[in-house]
Amino acid sequence: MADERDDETLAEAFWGVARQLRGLSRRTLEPWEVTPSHARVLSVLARHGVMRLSELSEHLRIAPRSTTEVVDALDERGLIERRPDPSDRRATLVELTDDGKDINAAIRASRATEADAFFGTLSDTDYYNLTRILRKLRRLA
Amino acid sequence: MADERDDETLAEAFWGVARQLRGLSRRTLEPWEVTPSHARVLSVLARHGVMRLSELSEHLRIAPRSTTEVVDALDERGLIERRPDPSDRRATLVELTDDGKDINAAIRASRATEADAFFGTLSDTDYYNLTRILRKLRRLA
DNA sequence: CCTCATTATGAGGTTACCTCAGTAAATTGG
DNA sequence: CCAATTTACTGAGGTAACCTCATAATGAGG
Repeated sequence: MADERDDETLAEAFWGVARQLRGLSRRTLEPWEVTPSHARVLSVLARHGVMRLSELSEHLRIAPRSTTEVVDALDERGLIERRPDPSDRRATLVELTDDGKDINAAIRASRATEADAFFGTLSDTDYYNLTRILRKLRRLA
Repeated sequence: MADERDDETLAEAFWGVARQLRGLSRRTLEPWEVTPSHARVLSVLARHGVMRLSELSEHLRIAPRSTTEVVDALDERGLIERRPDPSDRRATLVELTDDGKDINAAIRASRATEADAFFGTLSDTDYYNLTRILRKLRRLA
């Protein structure tokens, strides 16, 4: 059962947690056959409503080309719909379908449970501090 | 500059930091043309010395087949060497070459700077707490 | 010695990104 | 008002870092 907990650096601990979280997330999403990145798109659209593909890229902080890809997948599954932006014929608007909304809601509920199960092992203080510290790190990119 | 800092969940903040850290790490490793996972192998081998491929898998917490792959790459680049385990002809021992050791040392030094630049923006207290909390999360898998 | 477990690897797949090039449409500047 | 530039998306092709399943060689236990 060899591992390197003891002389593990902060970065390594971080990646260890990332790995666990990734596995957990995939298992949670399994019933809906939705990948984490797909779920993320649904969630952004549910929160912010219809938007352009480029705008979605910014929210997701990924390259526009990569957004095209995930939107393709969700389109095929009927969870979102593309329609032309009437104010700019180059642009495409992306919108949740009713199915997309339903699945997002179901995932959202299940996610809360997942997060509780994982981060909920922390004390309130730790939970609060972790959130605060991570946000600080994000801001000081 | 749209983003979702405000209503971001803990998990989302975590992934945001993960993304930043990944980019940073890649840039840091660029001069040596080594990927993060390759660097990880070098570091494990430097710390624990020669070991079997299967043992290396356990350290890395990845499937044996995936270890074969990364060991292949490092072998091609002459940073590690495979040799038969004299005590078990099924097994292969993996060992750092001198080049591997040198590169690992250089990366190690540069990494310290990288980590400082990123996590060093935190106060000592935050740094300590983040480490502690992440380790706790890892333990309570 | 015969069966079962283990070691590494071939074959093939997935997720989640990326860049670069191209097309169509909008905007700007002369 | 037309040419040049910029912007919005997408096709083509690539990468890292994993995965599973099947298989050959070897080792270990009854």
